[in-house]
Amino acid sequence: MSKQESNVSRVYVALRQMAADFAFMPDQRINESELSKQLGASRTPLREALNQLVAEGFLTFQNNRGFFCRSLTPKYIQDLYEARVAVECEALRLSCRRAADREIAELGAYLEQTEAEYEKADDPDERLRMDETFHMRLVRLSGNSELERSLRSLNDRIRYIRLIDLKRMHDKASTRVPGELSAHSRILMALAGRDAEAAEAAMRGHIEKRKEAATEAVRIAFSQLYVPHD
Amino acid sequence: MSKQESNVSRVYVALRQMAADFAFMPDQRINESELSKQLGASRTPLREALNQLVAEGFLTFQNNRGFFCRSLTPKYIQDLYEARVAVECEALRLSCRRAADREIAELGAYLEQTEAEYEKADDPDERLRMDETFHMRLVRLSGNSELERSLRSLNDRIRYIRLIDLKRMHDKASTRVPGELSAHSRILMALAGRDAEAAEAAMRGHIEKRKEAATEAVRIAFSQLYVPHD
DNA sequence: GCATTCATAATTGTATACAGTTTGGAATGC
DNA sequence: GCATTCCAAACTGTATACAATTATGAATGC
Repeated sequence: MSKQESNVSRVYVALRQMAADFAFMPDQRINESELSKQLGASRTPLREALNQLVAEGFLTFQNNRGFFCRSLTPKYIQDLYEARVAVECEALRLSCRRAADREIAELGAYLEQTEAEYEKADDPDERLRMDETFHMRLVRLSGNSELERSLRSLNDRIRYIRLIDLKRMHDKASTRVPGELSAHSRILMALAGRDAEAAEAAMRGHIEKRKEAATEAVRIAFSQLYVPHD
Repeated sequence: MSKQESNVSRVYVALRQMAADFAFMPDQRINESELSKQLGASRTPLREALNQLVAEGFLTFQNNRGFFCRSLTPKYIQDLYEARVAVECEALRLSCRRAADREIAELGAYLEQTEAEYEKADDPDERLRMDETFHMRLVRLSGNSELERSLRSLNDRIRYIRLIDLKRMHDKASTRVPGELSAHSRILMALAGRDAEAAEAAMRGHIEKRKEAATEAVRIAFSQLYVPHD
């Protein structure tokens, strides 16, 4: 019987979660000895995992000074959202050509199911999970692994900000007028009709709207970030 | 006086080059001890560098079996080219809104200068370097670091294939008719005219044309790849 | 008070040792 | 011949030690 999971992958998953949640504050230096004790592994596997996160853009590294949390600026958030537009719009174009009707119908069923839950769910985490799942599944319909890999990385780095954005939306309590189509529905309908132009336009509008809101939200986020986590 | 460069970064650069050039053959298992001797470093910094390359998609990793070169399939090449379309088209759209006239003019000057050299240059490596530089500079005009990062990674993973593609083009000796605008010129002119639609269309056509050629080339590449490097 | 110097502590960088796992092939049975 | 078992060699996974570098803070001079 072999050990299924190595320390490196276990530590990697934990660190990625921590980095996504800004358990390390922006620009904070990371103490390897302390962190390795905290995670129950020696510095060797810890550093291997940290190096992966540097390559993915979650952390930065300075010679002889070690690892740091990525910084968080409005410019950075904007860049991530714009990259999402690039990835998701192109994926959508490809999906219009490639996705099977059955696959589109399945995603439609998922959407219908979650939209009912969505209105009820008070938990922003739960809402975000549903939103991310929809977008990931949509990109997967393109059949392109690189686009899928990109979106996963972008989503993880942007999640914390989206969560803040969602919380603000929730507070504003601007629930959709019943009967009005959600942005997701509009995108999916255009896809079902194989209308790449319409689908891309809907997607672009959807993400850019959220970008504006999130860029605004990140200014507010700063005040939340520099308060200790509970 | 401190040592400027760590072993990790030196090894990382060397490995990335090797991986780009397929010095490791597709799916080949990487022997850490052997490689560490070859690179003059112990396994600790070697593995840190290898982990970065896994995160970037140059290598893969299997628990208790170690590191492997990424595999090379027509599907993979196609995915990379499609991701390039996503990144470069969106970057171009952004550049149409943001790039300064002066920046566009500078890139135009670079293009003019290199197009003269290009026809003379017999060396496909030299040609590829010029082509990549143009595309990287173009993306940089968007001012988006994430798109820039993505393109860099895509370029490095696709380079070997592009080289094979360029070599075939060279052999076919299909030099452009003088006076006919190069694809690059057409893209840049649309950008200068702030015509995002035209620029994107030109870029999309340009990359997709090369994708077709490269997908064809990769089939031929297999025969070259599985012959020892000289 | 403020900047500078220097010693010391803390931290990172890397080699190495060894435990755990996989691999390859010889020995065995059918 | 072919599959199976088992053992030894090779290889990976990780802790640890120590060297190299950076950070800290007290002592000093202005």
